[in-house]
Amino acid sequence: MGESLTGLRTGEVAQQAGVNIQTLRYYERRGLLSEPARSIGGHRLYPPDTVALLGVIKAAQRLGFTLDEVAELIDAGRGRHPAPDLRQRAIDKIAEIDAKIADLQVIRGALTRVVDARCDSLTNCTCAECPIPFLTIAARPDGYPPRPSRP
Amino acid sequence: MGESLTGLRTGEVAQQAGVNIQTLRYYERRGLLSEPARSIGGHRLYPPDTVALLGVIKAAQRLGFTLDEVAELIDAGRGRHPAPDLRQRAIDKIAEIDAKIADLQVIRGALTRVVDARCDSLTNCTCAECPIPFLTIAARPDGYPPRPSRP
DNA sequence: TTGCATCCGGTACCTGGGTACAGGCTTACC
DNA sequence: GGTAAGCCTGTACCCAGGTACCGGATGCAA
Repeated sequence: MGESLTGLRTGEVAQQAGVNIQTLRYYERRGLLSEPARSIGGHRLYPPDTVALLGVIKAAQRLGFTLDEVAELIDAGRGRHPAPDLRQRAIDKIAEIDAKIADLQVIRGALTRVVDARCDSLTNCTCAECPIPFLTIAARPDGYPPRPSRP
Repeated sequence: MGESLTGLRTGEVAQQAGVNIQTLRYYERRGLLSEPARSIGGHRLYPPDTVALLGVIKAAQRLGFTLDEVAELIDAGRGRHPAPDLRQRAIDKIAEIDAKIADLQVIRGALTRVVDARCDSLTNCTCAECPIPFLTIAARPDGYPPRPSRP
């Protein structure tokens, strides 16, 4: 066992990054991983930092970015400049990320209120209609308004 | 054109929330929307805050939560207590959200460095190998290490 | 009461992101 | 040099999250 001096093989990369071997080839097709060197016999030989890159990809995915967006993020992060509007792309991404953070913080706030506020004992909560508004807006406990008077 | 006094119809809700009508029925099957009242003839009549709820669902999805997780979040946010471990669930979700926020901030930092630091003019960047590490870790500009000396 | 826009349930299909074979070649080790 | 483990390409399949279409029933206004 050992990383050959000329690069890691698919199995090694996959195992170290915790992904399926097929996924490596899939990412290659999608352009997320650039085509690695090959051995004489045609086996892929990956540069060692591929493992870290896969970690980045997986993290970004968990945050709701699509694979295409992840590819963009990586390009941007590299400082490569295939297109001159890349800087603008990065700026846009930052705005997008800020919006995500803000949304997450709202959700966080709502959950925090649920956890440690009003209902001191959830299992024995007496407030039949906890007035917690889920996300500043939305979702009155019973959904339905005070009953319209008209047939 | 008017919202009937007894509730919004599928078309109205879908249009106001910017989702497909089929999606409403899909969410109902998935348990994200509770079954609405019906007209005599069987047409759905939604409570008006359904539109806001859909906004919440879509926002949470953009943040990388699955529909099942969104359903959980909504239950938690309502302060309902179908299961006594709901409080714990909410606590777990908060931790999860904190992790997401942290990840987003790392990515944000990397992008910020790209945008306003070293390469003052991206279109004319002279640093052939911008040493920007994409995410603290990962993705050296060229992927490959300094060339191993051994064949 | 007729006409047209909507809505109904049911089923089939689509996209994104993978995963799983099948059949054959390479590598590594004895 | 034999052989098992590992890798190759290609194709087929899977799941989540929707969308589209069908034939038929409803709603509502003129």
